[in-house]
Amino acid sequence: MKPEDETNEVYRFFTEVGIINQLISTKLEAFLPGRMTATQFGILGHLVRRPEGETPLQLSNGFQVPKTSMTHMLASLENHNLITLETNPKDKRSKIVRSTPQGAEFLKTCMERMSEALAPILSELGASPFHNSLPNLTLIREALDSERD
Amino acid sequence: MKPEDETNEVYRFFTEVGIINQLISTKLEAFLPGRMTATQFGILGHLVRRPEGETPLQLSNGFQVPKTSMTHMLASLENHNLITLETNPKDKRSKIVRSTPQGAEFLKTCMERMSEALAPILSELGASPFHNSLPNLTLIREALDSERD
DNA sequence: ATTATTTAGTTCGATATCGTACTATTGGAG
DNA sequence: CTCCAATAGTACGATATCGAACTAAATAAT
Repeated sequence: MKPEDETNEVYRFFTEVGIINQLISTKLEAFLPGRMTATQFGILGHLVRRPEGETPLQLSNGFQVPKTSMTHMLASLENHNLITLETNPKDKRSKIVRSTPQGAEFLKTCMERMSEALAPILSELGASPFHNSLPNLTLIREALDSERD
Repeated sequence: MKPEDETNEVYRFFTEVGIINQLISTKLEAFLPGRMTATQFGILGHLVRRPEGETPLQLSNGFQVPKTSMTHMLASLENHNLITLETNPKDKRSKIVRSTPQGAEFLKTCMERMSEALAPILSELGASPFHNSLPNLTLIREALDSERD
């Protein structure tokens, strides 16, 4: 394949990723209360799967959002009683973020609704487009991730 | 595969898509002037490939952003002289958005810089992860797209 | 031990996003 | 033709995002 065709495919790849992200975020955010964001929901899911908690900085690295945005998102999640913020005993500059039981409950409910909403698509396409592309996506995500210094 | 594993894979698929989108948007936005957004850049690319122009509503459907956000983005692109907005002769409620020569030039420059920035990744991974996942992504995007009424 | 540097998180200000309500125009029903 | 419902885009207000500058704590250098 010619190099410019490759570039073109890479471009189209990122375009599709962008639109899928947009579509799925919009769909998800329709279920979420107030102006809670898909990213905020992602953070909650991340925390529920990690009972030991994480620091805000780890989260902002993992989700690739600026620290300052993370502060805002965490404050919002805390207001909804979905997470707690404690000062980190090992480093008093830092904090530990954990999900609350309400957070886990809330996540579960939303995921169930989301599954229902996605059921028609899953039954139309089957699992294979997701299953087959996932390893490639992971590969690309890891490469992009390790690129940034 | 068990149904809950499938659901899990779908969830991970969307998570990866979200993070890749975040990573690539951040990378791109570093090249863009001021607070110009990856979406705005995507709109410009869309218009450059369509010299006949599109209406704001077509654009807001295509990119799945609210009309009101589109108004704002187009105003911003127009301020940078990258697009023009004319009233649609066939419907005076409506408008036609077109890219300007500067818009096309600007797009080209940014794409070139972006290609350079992505070159290390492309040479590390090769084209195949992009090439192989693209048809699946397109399939999923089309399904999600036709889902919404 | 004292000072300098680095690091975690926040505050603040500028801009972006988007829901609600609005205006102008169109197209159809009577 | 007149009226009414539907449609394209915008104004406005509330909230989200994020860069720059800041504070406090930890770590390194002397």
